[in-house]
Amino acid sequence: MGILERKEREKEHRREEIIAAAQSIFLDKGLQLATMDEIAEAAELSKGTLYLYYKSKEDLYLAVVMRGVEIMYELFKRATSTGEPVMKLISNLGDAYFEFFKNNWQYFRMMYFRDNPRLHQQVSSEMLNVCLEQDRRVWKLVIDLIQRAIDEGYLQKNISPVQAGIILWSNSTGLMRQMDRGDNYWQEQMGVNLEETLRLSNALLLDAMMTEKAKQEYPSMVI
Amino acid sequence: MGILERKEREKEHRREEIIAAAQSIFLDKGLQLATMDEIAEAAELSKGTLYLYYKSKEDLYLAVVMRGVEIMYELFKRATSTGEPVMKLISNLGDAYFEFFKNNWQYFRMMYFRDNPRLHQQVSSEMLNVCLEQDRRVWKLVIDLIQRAIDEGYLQKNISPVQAGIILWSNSTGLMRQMDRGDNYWQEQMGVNLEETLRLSNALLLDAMMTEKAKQEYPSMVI
DNA sequence: TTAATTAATGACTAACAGTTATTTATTGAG
DNA sequence: CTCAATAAATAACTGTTAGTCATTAATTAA
Repeated sequence: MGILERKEREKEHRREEIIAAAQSIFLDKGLQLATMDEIAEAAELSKGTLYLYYKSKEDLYLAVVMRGVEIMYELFKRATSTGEPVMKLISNLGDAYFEFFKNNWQYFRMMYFRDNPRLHQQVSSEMLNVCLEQDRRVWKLVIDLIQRAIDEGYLQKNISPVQAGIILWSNSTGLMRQMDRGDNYWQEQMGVNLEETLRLSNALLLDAMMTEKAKQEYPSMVI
Repeated sequence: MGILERKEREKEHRREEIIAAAQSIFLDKGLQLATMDEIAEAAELSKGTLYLYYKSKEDLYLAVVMRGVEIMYELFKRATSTGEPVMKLISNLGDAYFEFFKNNWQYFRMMYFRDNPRLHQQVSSEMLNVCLEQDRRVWKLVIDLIQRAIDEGYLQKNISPVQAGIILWSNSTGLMRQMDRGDNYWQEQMGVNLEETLRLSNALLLDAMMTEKAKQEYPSMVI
C-alpha cells in the first residue's frame, strides 16, 4: 500500500514548494505588502490551493519564519560544536547571532512578527505550537551551554542559566534591531557605532556574570 | 484679523478630537484590527474628514503613539527631577520605564510599530520627522543624565553616554517585550520571573559600568 | 444678498484575504 | 478497459476596508 505514502510525500513536497514561493515574496516585501495572489502566481498554483495547505496568510508567513529559525539553529549548532573551551563557545554563539543578522537580515526582520502579540490574531494554534517547539530547540542549545559554563565554574552560580540566556539574547536582539532601522540614526545623528556597542554590551554583561576563575583564564574577555 | 486664528485653533482642536477617537480604538485593537470607519464613527465624523487631517491610517496611528511617548517623557522627567544623587536618578529612570510599561502596556505595544521598518511604508515623511524630533527629546534626557554620572565620576569614562543609554534601553525594552507576550512562557515553561530578570540585567550592566567610587558610595547597587 | 472659499460628507473604487461551487485528475473495483 | 468514487486544484465570487472624489453644507467677506 505505497500509494498513500507517495501521496503523503507529494503533499509534503507541495507544501515545501509553496513555502519556497512564499519565501521569495515575503523576504522581499514583508507580511503586509505581500499578497496571496502574488504568492500563488510564484508557486504556479491558484490561491485556493494555497489555502488547502495553509490556513491563513499568517500561518504561511510563520512557516517561512521557521525556515529562518532553522538556519539560525544550524549556525548556532556549528558555532558551539568546535570543541573549544566553554566561554569561547559562548562568545562564538554571540558572534553567530550577529552573523545571522548580517547575512539574513530579511529573516531577522520577519521574526519581529513573533513577539508582537497583536499580529498573532490570525495564526492557527497548531502553527503556534510548532513554532514554540522549534523555539525550544534553540533555547535548549543556549541554556545548556550556559549551564555548562556555570557547572565548570566560569559563570556565577547565583544567576540561572535561563535568566542569563534571556538577558544576553534580549540585549543582542535590541541592539541589532536598532542597526536594522532604515535610517542610520545612531551613526549619523549621534556618532555611535552600533556594532561596537553590541560588542561592548555583550562584554559588559559577561564581565558582570563571570567568576574570578573565568576572568583569570580569559583575560581578553575582561573589559 | 482673529478669524484665521480661530479657524486655526478649531482645526487643531479637531485634530485632537480625531486623535482621541483613534486612541480609544487603536489602544483597544491595535493597528491591523482597527478600521478607519470605526474611528470615524467614534469621532462622529465621516471617514473622508479623517483624511483631511491625517494622510493615512499609519500617520494617525503614529499621532496616537506620540501621545504615549509624551506620557513616557513626563514620567521620565519626573523620575529624574527629584534632586537625588545622580546614580539614584538613573535607577529611578529604569523604574519609570518599567512603570510606564506596566501602566501603559497598550502604548508600549503600539510602539513596536516604530522599529519595524517594514511597517513604515505608508507613513508620511512629515510625521516621521515629528516622531524623530520627539524621540530626540527623550533621548536627550537619558543621555544628559548619563553624561552627568560620568562627569561626576560614577560611570566609566571609556563608555560613551549614548552607548550606555542605548544598551540600557535595548536591554529593558527586550525584556519587557518578553513580559508582554500573550503566554506566560518564561514563567510557566522555564520557571523564570522576568521582572526579577529585568532588575538583574540592569544591575549587571550598571555594575559593569560603575567606577570604584560609585561602588563605594552605592553599595546597594553592587551585585 | 450673494459669490467665493472652506469644511465635511458619503458614495465609490480598487485591492485583497478568504470561501465555495465546479472542474480535473487519480485510483481501484468489476 | 470502464466507470464510480475520491482527492486535488481551480477560478469566480464575497465581504471587508483603505483611500478618493464629486457633491453638499457651512462660513465668510463684499
